[in-house]
Order: sequence, then structure tokens, then C-alpha cells
Amino acid sequence: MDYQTYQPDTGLAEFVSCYWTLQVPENADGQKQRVVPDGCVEMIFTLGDDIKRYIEDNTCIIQPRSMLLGQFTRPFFIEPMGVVDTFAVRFFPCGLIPFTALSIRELANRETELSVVLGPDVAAGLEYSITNAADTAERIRHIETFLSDRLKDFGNIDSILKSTVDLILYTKGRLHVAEMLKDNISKRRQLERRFSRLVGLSPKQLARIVRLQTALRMLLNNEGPSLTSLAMENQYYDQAHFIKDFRELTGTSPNKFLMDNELTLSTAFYQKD
DNA sequence: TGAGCCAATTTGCCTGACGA
DNA sequence: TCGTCAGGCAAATTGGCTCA
Repeated sequence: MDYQTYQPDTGLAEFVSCYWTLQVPENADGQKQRVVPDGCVEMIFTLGDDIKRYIEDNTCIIQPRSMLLGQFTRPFFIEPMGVVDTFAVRFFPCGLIPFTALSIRELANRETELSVVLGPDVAAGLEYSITNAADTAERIRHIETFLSDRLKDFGNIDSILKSTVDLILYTKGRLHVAEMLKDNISKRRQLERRFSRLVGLSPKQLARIVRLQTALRMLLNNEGPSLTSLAMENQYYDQAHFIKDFRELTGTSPNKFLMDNELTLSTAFYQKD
């Protein structure tokens, strides 16, 4: 398995977390892989064989070749149908705002064909250039040209929304909503509405996901002597609450998560930088 | 957009079962 | 004994909805 990330151009760094590629030979790990919500929205181009996504235990769909994966609030499973070769753009929680007119809330918990998000002609052109590029560097050039062009007509992301998202990411989701809003407590409902429409999650949901992601990364990198210490370090009230959150966002308990064989992708995605 | 109501959810605290 | 996992309950917080 070869998982690589690439940093965006400085002009896009406010919106794009990274570009990533994943290449896996056929049958290397030909089984279901658990995917955990990460608070980001991704634009994904499948260059290899198709990939199935399980929408129920025994029901699956073939993912579109080019698609937008919205915010997820629950785990899901995918299964490669052969060679995996993927190129993707990972947007920050509010990073997709300039690039689509759709409500990001409507994109949550599912994949949406790129043609729906960008329009059929634009999506077809972008998919063609990405699919037929010679290498990753050329794909990044294509996608950065496309995103930069779209950015020309965009003003600024709402400042309260942006600063709250930044605060959640900076504090690793460890703040209560009241603390985030201590200077604007009267704007609580406004902020929640904007979050829902433009991020696809509530502030609390994003904070929970970011906090769990931090704990998950520490768990997979053996950075805590016990689950109790991991819970404490990430500001969970106690281990019971950590486990409860963990089960809701990953679908399993911490120890089972570490032991199961659906971890190959997760292990790659959470490697130390 | 701002505000208020109220149901749903989360937090804080506690207890207990189970296995190593 | 310790670590892990789960559940109950009351209080506090959050989110959905409505209206002006």
C-alpha cells in the first residue's frame, strides 16, 4: 500500500487541507475497510478499479468514478474490487464553500457524483484531465488551476464561521460551544445555522469528530499507556465517555478497533507525519 | 437575522461486570 | 488489583423549530 499526501499551493491553503493518493495492488487487502468520519469533505477520483461502499451490512453500491464525499457522522465500510488507484482533494471543514452552490448539509453522509456538484460539462472536463494526467504532479496542477479559477469570483468565508472552525481545529475539539462563543454568546443560533448550511455539521458534531480523530491518531500511534490516559489527555470526562463517543463514531470499541482486520486504511491514514 | 421555547443530547458522577 | 466496557440518573447544554 502506498499512501501519499501533498500540500496545496499557498493560495488554496485556506481551503484545501491536502491532496492525497492511494495505491494498493490487487488482492493486497481485498476486504472490507472501515472508514471513520474526519470532519473533512473530499473530492475523490477513482483511477483504478471500482470501489464498493456498504450502505447496510449486506447491501453495497459502486461508488461514482468522480465524486464528492460529504461530511460523515457515522462510520462506513468500503471494499476495493481490484487495483486501488485514487487521487483526492481533502478540503477543510468549511473549505468547500467557494466551490459549490449546493448546501453542504445536503451532501452529508453520502457520496455525490461530481456532475451534480459542479455541473455535467465542468465535471466531465475535470474528470478527463485528472484521469488522463501523466502523474500526480500533473493532476495537482490541473486541480489547482481549476480551484484557483473558481476562487476568483469568491469573496471571503464568514469570519465568525471561519474563526470558530479554526478554533475547533486548533484546540483539537476540546472546547465546549459556550467557550467558543464567549464573545458572541447572543449569536449562538446564527452560528449553528451557518455551520449546518456551510459545514454540514453542527459545531458540537465537528468538535466531537475532531476530538475523536486526535484520540484515534494517538491510539494508533501507541501514544498513551492506557485508554484512561488517552481519555484524560483529550478532555473526555472519563473513560466511559471516551468509549461511548468512540463506538458512535467508529462503530466499535477501542480494543476491538485495534484488533480487527479492517484497519489497513486507517493505519495508513493516521501514520505520524 | 434575532429571539424564545422545549425536546433531545451531552456531561458529570457513580456503580458494577468481566477478564487478564 | 487494574484496565476495559457498559449503563443509570440528574443537571446542563445543544439543536430543531417557530415567529416576528
